[in-house]
Amino acid sequence: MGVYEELQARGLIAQVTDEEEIKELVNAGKAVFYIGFDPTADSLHVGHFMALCLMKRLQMAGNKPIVLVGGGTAMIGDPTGRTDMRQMLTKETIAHNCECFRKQMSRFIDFSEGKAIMVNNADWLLDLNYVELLREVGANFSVNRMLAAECYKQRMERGLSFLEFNYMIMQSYDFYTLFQKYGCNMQFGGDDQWSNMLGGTELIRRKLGKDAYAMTINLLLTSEGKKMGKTQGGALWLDPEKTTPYEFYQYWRNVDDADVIKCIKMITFLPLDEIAELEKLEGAELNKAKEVLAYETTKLVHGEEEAEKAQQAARALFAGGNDTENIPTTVLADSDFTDGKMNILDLLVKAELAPSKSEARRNVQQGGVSVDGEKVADLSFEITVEELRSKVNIVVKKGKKGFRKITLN
RNA sequence: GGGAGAGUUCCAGAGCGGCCAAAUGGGGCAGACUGUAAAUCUGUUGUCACUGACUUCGGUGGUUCGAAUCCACCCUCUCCCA
Repeated sequence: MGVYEELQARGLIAQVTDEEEIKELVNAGKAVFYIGFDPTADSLHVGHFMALCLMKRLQMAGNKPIVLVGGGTAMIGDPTGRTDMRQMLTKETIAHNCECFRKQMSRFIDFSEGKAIMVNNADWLLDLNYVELLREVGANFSVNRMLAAECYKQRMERGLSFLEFNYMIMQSYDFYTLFQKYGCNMQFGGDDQWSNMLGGTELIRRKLGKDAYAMTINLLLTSEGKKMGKTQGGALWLDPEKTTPYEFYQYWRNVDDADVIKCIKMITFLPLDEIAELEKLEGAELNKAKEVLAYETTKLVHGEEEAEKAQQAARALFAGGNDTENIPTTVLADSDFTDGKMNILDLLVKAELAPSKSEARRNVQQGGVSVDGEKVADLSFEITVEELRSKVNIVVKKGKKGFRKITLN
């Protein structure tokens, strides 16, 4: 089975420009492909991760990946799928984000010995001459056609600035540039990028009379059609400072029954026959599959050790294990206490289990808080320094899934 | 450039001088039920020193005992005409 067939079996492939050609190129390891990442935040998230995994799969099959960091396109902002204009990022932020991306990516993709390259489109986009570009590239785009594209439809109703309208042209120009510079003959991306990508193949055909291909991968959607990887705090980040490995693990551990197998197929590197075994599980048994999913993804992103820790912690908290060593911890100092005491509300806020004291109060009033397994119903409940010192640590629980170990430094 | 309208709490969207920390729905959080799932039901959802006080209804000033609500100017957006 070639890579292409494997990707297909995993449900990753969404749309392709020319199936036969792409299959052949990819399976033979002859593709030079690129995926673009716009540095709109200082960390990659799961969506990016999917793309990186795809890259890795193709790289393992002998194809050559080009990682394109969108230092130039981020200056414009992709309007695709958005109902309002993106906030404009300053040049400094973009440069900073580029750097963060670079670091994180090198963990997933092998850049040694020219096996992959990384480029930044700021290098060619920023110096473009407006009139020249219009004559050279602009002439090849039909506004009528662009406006008909699905990605602009939504914005046509709410307003689309000329700045963002040009995003597609910039992305097409990227492909055109890479095609000439590196012989890049294929572009991959999320399915929402389809029309932007077609712009590129079209431009190459018109300008150079040559064929280039595009393929999109399915976005990770829940059974309800919502994008996955969103948490209340925003995206599910790969940076452990922004989303701890434990939180990351828990996110996958808690996916909907209907989505487990799909996720395992799409994001883990588990062989398909092993996945087929998991697919047979039903009902509560599915929890096993969820553990596998959580463990594997965490391992990919944070390494085996962190995955192991996250799993230990989860088991200790939920399955009655008693290895509390790896539970997310808040360390308190003597100075956090007043007269050697701390109120339960302050404790919840300190432990980041509640964003405000009002919220903490509600949680206690509604019976959602417990300390070392004992429900706390009294708002004036306090813990003392001595108590904490003698116990070494205590576990505070908020709701069903909010846990925190508290210790003294 | 001319004309019409809109900006409300996480989102959508009521309110149009005091009874408004602001209806309703979604989302979130908590409780019950469960499998750390879904569905369902209940409660809750600005902050704090929590039967009280404080800050919020695009911005700045003003009218009034009292403004999200009225007035002026400004900013942003949408629509119609050019």
